[in-house]
Amino acid sequence: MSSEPPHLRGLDPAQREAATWAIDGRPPAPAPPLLILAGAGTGKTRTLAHRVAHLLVQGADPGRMLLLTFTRRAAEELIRRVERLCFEVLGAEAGSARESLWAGTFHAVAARLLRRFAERLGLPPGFTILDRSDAADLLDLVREEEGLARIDRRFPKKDTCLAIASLVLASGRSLEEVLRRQFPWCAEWQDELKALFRAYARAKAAQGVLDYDDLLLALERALAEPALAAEIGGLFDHVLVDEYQDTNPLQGRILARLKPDGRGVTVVGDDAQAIYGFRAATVRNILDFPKAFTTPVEILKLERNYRSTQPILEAANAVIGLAREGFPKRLWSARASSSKPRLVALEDDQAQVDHVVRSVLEAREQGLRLADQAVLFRTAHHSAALEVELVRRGIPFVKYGGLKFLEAAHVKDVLAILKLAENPADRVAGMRVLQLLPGIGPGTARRLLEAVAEAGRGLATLAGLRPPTAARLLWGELAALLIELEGATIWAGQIERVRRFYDPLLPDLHDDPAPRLADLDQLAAVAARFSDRRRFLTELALDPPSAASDEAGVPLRDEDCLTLSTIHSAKGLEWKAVYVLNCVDGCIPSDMATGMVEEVEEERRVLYVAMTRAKDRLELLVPERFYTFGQPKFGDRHVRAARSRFLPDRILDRFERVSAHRARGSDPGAADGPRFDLRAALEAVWD
DNA sequence: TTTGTTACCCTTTTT
DNA sequence: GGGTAACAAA
Repeated sequence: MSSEPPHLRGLDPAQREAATWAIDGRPPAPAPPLLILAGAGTGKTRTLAHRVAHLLVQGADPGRMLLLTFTRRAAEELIRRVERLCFEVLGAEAGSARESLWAGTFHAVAARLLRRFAERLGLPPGFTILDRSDAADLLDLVREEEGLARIDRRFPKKDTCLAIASLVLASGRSLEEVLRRQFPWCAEWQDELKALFRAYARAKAAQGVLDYDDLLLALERALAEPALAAEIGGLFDHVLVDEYQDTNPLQGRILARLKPDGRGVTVVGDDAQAIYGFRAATVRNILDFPKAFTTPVEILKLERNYRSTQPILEAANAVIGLAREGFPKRLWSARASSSKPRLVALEDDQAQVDHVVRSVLEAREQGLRLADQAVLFRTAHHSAALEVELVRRGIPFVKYGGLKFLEAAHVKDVLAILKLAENPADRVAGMRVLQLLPGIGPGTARRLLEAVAEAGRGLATLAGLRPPTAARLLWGELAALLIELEGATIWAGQIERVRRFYDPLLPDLHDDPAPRLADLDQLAAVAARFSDRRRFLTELALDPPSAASDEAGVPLRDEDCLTLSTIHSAKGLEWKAVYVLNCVDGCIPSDMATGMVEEVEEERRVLYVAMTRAKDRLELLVPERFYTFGQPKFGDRHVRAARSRFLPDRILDRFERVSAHRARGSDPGAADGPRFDLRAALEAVWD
């Protein structure tokens, strides 16, 4: 071939091999199963995008192609790239890959398939989806109804119960085994838990609701039926899965049942970046991939890193090189650089904040936009102090991970009203909505909802019910709203309609209504992007927007702003400069995850993922003292921290070591001498 | 039965 | 600091 077609231009030989392997014919027949082992920064997404584009250019039908990605965001990115590549080759006729491609997370695709086959699967087509806290609330309701609430000894909390149920389903292990291995302190409740989970499943079926696990489980069960499996699997010629190392056994089984012979299946992954074990993801899915299908599997590797400089890679390789299990890949980069990543020792966490802010601003002076920089951390609250400082200094930022905007009470209230209108049987939504009114608590709410369920006439029943006196005033209004929404066919304006009822209630429900109203504005803006209510509710449950609107205000889309992200949410992304907070034992690894060897190993990979996000500059921050809010009522609130165990002395030659102890910068002279902890003293006033 | 108060426990990562 | 559970009061 004299010249490369445009959609393959710029790929190196290994990437090109992966992008085009066994794609023959017009339209191309499904290729035998392909496993692409691709290290961090080796152009994994890019290669996948080129493979998809190549399939399309060769005439594959986009409507029969399934792309499974880890997040909605990743799906968007992939589609964007595919479209651009196709456009270069096909021009205007490239057309509408976006509309016809099946792309999204396992959960989102499962929801879509389940809706399509709902009737034949015995699911109500209008089923609503419970997000995690909805699911926990329902679990609590059920627990009370089952009489498991009043037990003399302490029963596991609802979130714990949900986590246990989830792990059992996702991992395929028995309840007994999950309890023994992960929740030994709950083992005594095994029988009660089993009863609770059964009742929970019954309740979900009765109400026409599915939680996250149900989406996967229902699809997997449907695929166990050979006729349905053939029909559903037959919808797709090509199935491509990104981040395969972070799928769980249930997801693995879905893939295997969708395409038992493996033809047309391509998966991409990196065992060194597996960081979702806590969600029952297992690298076994990658390791066992070659055995999963009836057709022999091809394995290709990508080992050349295009992202980071060689010194950054050497440091990251050193960290992952100390892992228990060997990861045979060794990344290399052609991007030489004289500067090693920096390991910065700091006095305490406040000094860390000061240092990061200063470094970010300095880097900006040198021409790095804020958008080219990111601060990464193990848990969402690690960035709290930094956020305060950024707000104070007027530095714009977006934060990914941690508390979702959807978990804010007022947002959940508005959504619950819409959910109830969509599915009057949804108890969680119903309980929430009715308790908005004064004088209605759990008891009354339940009674009213039971009356609605018994009458079987939908929400119209509400109008005839008699609420307690205190609720009388608003009752008619609420009933009218719900009845109107239940019958509404036009989506536009529904949020505004809800807000006419809800906004006036806000000041009574919360003492800080202003920022909450702003959140609702934002919710309305999101809602406007959807064509109907069902879509809106489904998508929102599966892909919650990650707004931190109560902080600095949502940055304008084009504004140059700094990224703050949990390491988990930073997966697959990259920045020119990356700062990793709290590289100390107790944070990385999290002290919640130091029990079992596998957990610690996963934490090591978390640090590896963080480090390999950096292209040009990388700083690992090691504050030596921590200011903790805390348990010991009196006594020292400063906790000493040790450098992360993943950064032992013998690999420190990979770093430039910096000691950024205060002294200079702050008032010289005042830094020495006896210390008095004014901050703790001021806080102690309220003790 | 609701609402307010207090004591106590736990504190992660996400679809 | 934040959520939850148990208890007290309206």
